[in-house]
Amino acid sequence: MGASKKEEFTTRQNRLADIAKALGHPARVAILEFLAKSNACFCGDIVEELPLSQATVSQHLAELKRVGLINGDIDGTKVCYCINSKAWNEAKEVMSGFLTSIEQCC
Amino acid sequence: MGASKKEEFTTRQNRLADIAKALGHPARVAILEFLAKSNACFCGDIVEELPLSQATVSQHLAELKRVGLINGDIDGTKVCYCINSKAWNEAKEVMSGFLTSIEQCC
DNA sequence: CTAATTTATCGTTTTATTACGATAAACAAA
DNA sequence: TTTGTTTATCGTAATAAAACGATAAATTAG
Repeated sequence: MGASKKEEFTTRQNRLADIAKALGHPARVAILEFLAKSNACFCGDIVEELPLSQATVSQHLAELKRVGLINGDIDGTKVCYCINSKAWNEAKEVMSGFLTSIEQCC
Repeated sequence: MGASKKEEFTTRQNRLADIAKALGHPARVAILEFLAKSNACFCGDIVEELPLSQATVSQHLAELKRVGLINGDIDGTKVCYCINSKAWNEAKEVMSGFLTSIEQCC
């Protein structure tokens, strides 16, 4: 792949792309929707809900956490996941700012 | 990778993820912003604008075209790209619908 | 203390993405 | 017709992503 050229773009463009990338898999979309519906829930509940193995779900959760969109609070052996409202609001702003900035056409 | 499990999710979840994936690279964000600023422009103009090779830019344009977000009209040897307003409006709806549907938290 | 539960991580495989030089295809210009 | 311009595609290499079984780590229950 040659080196990644991400440094060549603005911080905002990279942040937007990073958020979008995190939303770029149906499993992660489903996880976020499930969390929103449940308000908060244990990792195991998500694993039950999705047609994917525990390891794979854990991987998707890690990706959402990496971008900051969710929190995981340890509670005994379990981990309770929920949406990070602060980050989610930021994502909403960045995303809808971008979406509405693109207008007009030929 | 084992087989992709995308069929296990809803059409809407897949469409949303597909759009997000297309926005998931800063070069493609930059392309869309440049197209919006320019209204429409030739492939060569985009290549000049971005810090990437002609081949790579062409590949990114193909990805945006695949999702339907842009059109490419052939004009002699050149190709004039512009945002597909219809698809963009759909993307806006799908995205902001999703963004606002995720609320509340712990 | 031991056993069970829950989740993350490791190791691995398959597939996709990103990047680019080289080349082909299509057209314009000379 | 030949030459130059423009863009897509091919070939290829490096990296990342997706998926899962197996295992480790942490904690709770017995």
